[in-house]
Amino acid sequence: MHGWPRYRPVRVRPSSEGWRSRVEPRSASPSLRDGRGMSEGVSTMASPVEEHVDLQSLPKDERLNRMRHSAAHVLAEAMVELMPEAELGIGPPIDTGFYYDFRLPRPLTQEDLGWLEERMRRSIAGKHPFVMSALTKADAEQRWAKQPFKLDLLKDLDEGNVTQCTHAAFTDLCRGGHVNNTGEIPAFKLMSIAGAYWRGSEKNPQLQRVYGALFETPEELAGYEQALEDAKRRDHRRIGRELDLFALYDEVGPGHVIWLPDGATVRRELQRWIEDLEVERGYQHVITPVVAKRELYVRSGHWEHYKDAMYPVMEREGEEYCLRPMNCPSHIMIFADGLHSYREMPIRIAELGNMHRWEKSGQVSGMSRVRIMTLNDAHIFCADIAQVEAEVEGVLRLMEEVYGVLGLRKYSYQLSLGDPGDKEKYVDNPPMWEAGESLLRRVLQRVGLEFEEAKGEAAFYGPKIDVQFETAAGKDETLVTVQVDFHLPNQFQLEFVGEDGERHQPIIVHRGVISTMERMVALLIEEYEGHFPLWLAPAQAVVIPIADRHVAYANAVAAELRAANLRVRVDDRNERMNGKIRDAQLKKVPYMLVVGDREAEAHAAAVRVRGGGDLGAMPVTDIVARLRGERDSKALVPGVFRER
RNA sequence: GCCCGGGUGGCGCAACUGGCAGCGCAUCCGAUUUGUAAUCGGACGGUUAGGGGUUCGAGUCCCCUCUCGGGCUCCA
Repeated sequence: MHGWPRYRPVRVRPSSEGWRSRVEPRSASPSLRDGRGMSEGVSTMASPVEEHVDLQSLPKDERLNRMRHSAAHVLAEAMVELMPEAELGIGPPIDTGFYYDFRLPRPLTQEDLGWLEERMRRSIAGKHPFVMSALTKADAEQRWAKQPFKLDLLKDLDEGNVTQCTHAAFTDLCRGGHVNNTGEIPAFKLMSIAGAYWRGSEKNPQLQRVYGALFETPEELAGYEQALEDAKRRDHRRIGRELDLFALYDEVGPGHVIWLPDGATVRRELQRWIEDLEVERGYQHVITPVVAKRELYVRSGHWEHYKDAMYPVMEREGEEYCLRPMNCPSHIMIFADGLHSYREMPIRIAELGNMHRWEKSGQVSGMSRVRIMTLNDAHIFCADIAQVEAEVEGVLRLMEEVYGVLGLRKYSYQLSLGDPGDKEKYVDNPPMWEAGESLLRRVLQRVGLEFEEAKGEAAFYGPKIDVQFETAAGKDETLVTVQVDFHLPNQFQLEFVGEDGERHQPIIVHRGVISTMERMVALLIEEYEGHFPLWLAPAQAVVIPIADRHVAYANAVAAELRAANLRVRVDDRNERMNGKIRDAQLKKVPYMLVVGDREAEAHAAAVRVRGGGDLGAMPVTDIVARLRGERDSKALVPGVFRER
């Protein structure tokens, strides 16, 4: 275990709501990150520090962190009893509880978890005080001689800054931040076992991580477990199957999404909409091939920086071809073909095309992480920095409009910066990075968007603005990015003729708005829990004839709606009306139009809104008007039409 | 890619220590003709992910592969 890279703290973004499993960011709270410990009674060499703490006077965050961190110690205490050979990693609080990493002689089982939890409860019942003490680095090294991970942590600690924490018979190298005694550890539950690399690097050994949930009251803990259940209900993989939106087949391959008719309808509506918005804003849509010569990607730099994430090269007749992982090079070819004047700029080239990326097997998931995806992409060729700023601003405003219409709530902006120290990952050109980064920061501020900055998260060729969102499961994913690119224009020696008659190099803005169709639809499924607003709903209404003799009239009603381009189905199965309503509800169809003798007589239908609510009989022409209004305004809530 | 846990009709699940692969829903057929969340009856449907091994006998035990899930890592 030599040559471990420096530990890089897990990057954290404040979560809008909900829970996420992550290391707590607050530096005010003592994290275990560089303290830790072991299990052999209190050292006589150590001198006590830290006094009694009044938990109730602390802010809730701080209080919880102490409880969670303390629970992690108790977990380690139990583990050392279960397996004395256990090597201890770290055990920090996270915002749903805590975890502790161990290297163990055998894999943990579910039964172990039960045993550990019982053992923890016994320790808690014992009300053992947590006692902090200081010791010298030399003493610590001696004491943790058999704990390689503790020694590794110790390397980063300065003399005079080494402390440990003891409760009962257990001692852990630790920076501090505990409750007074184990009795102050409230409601908790051991949740799961996972693998985790030491210090978060896959070059290091992999440890076994035990996750625990911990809240101040049993009610809050139960609430958390309930929220996990609810999240499962909203999972796009589940709803996608239930509503026949998309499918994934082993035979077709992981991450290769099959869009079923109803999912394809949602996608088509989104696609038409975004393309129209782009056309209104001066984008020109193109169509370029999904395969290009390898040489093209060598020149763009993708081959060097990205080939591991590309499908294997195809070779025929001595030529090498690649499935494109992105389409910037193709769009650049379009720009490079012919000489452009500054008068034409900016030139906005857009495409909804398939990209192919060899995502590693362990990270393909549903429709949100796939290998073949349709990207809402565009490249804006700008003449100068002022133009770049204006274009980035335009993109941000378009995003705000689009996400507003879709009703997205859990998204946030992030300014992703490069890392001058990392020459492998990033193109080496400090002034270029500096220019791009300050520009993006400026525009974000001007548009008035809140954002976070994240070092080391940029694209290989430049800084970017990422739009992050939170999945139902509470995980963070990137929706789209906006990038300022000085690199590719240089690689391809792009130029245009300026006002001065001289040749100049353009700057490219890469941008997405709707993300990939796969990821966006996955997000929308979860956001709406499958209840798409009318304009996106695969079936916008179901006509339900009460008895066989009403089927003809039901078809007539449906035809009237279809004449207004509404998507209508007629449920003419030999079922009872109640059964048909139930099925329509389960399929989350926005409107149910029940027709029987009375309605046929009055050229009407009894309207039922998805989710319950019988609106009574309405004339068919009124129904058509209502649904059109709701569709055309892209209303998020039935009957509440949005001003456009 | 790595760690752990799974894979049984279309979907959701069952089958004690190895001993005849079952149930619900869906589908299909028939009966019923219905007023706001499940009408009744019947039938069809599985080489237990794939391959190999142990055994008189494998859904069950062992090995390999594929694949899914939870994490970790990665993510233009």
